[in-house]
Amino acid sequence: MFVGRHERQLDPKGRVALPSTYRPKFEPSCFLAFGNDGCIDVFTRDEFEDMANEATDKMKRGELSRDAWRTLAHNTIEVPVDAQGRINVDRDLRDFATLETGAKVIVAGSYDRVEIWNAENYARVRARGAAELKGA
Amino acid sequence: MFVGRHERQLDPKGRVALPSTYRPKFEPSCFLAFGNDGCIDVFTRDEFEDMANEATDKMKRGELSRDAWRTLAHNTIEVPVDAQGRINVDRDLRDFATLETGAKVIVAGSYDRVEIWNAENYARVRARGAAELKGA
DNA sequence: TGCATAGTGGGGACTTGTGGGGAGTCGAAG
DNA sequence: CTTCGACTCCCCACAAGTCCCCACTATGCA
Repeated sequence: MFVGRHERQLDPKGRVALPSTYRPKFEPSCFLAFGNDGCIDVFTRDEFEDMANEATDKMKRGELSRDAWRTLAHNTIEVPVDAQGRINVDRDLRDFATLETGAKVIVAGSYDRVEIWNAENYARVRARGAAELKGA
Repeated sequence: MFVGRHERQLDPKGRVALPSTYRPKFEPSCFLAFGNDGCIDVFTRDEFEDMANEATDKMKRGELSRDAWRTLAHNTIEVPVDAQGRINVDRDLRDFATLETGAKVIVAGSYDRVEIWNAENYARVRARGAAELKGA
């Protein structure tokens, strides 16, 4: 279970350091995917395999098209965690989430996954979430 | 488990470089077959043997005709992976997937197999898949 | 104050993707 | 049976990019 919000730098080479508390669950490698609302999702191998099996079952039952089933896999990449606990964020994913090398990013735990956000986009999302919780 | 999408060139001699992360599973040789929706499927030896055994069982139980069972084997070829991690795509397979030598192709991981696509066809498949996933 | 851990920054060797040369192989034509 | 040509396969070459590793700093903890 992942919780918490962490501010990080996307270094000149496009790497982000995972918060040390999350690392043990991701080593030796994790799965990066196009997430919801313009963030990048980071999954553990186990989590991703569960999702993959579920998707395959749905596809076989005809509840999911082959195209969608494929796209799910194709939008995901497996990346190794380096000795310093960093992962490399691919150019495609950086473009998707509008992350610039050298810029501030937010790494946050959302229960079953970790999300990586562009800091400005995150601020908006956070403000909306906070407003809704306050009103409730 | 294969995931990710990679852009590649089909070189003048009809070869494609497998993404380096996939290579270890395919060496020293892999199985190419006519895939779904106009792509070429690439299987590891193990995966293909599982499929073959399953097909044979179905045939023996009468759930699959001998013709279909045969065709599965006849539409598949075993090709070696060269020292640079490339495989040769046969003329028949190129025609099936409308791949031209020198053109851009997409090599993508779909869980148990790797798919090779003509770039234009792939763009359509991807768009449909993305639309479906977004709507869900 | 000393030590361990966390986050950040690069240097440089190595890998990766691509192109092409040339020997070997096969089939068809002479 | 020989010759020719097309094609295949194995090897070498090379530039761009990756990633492994070392180093430095800040922060917390005993």
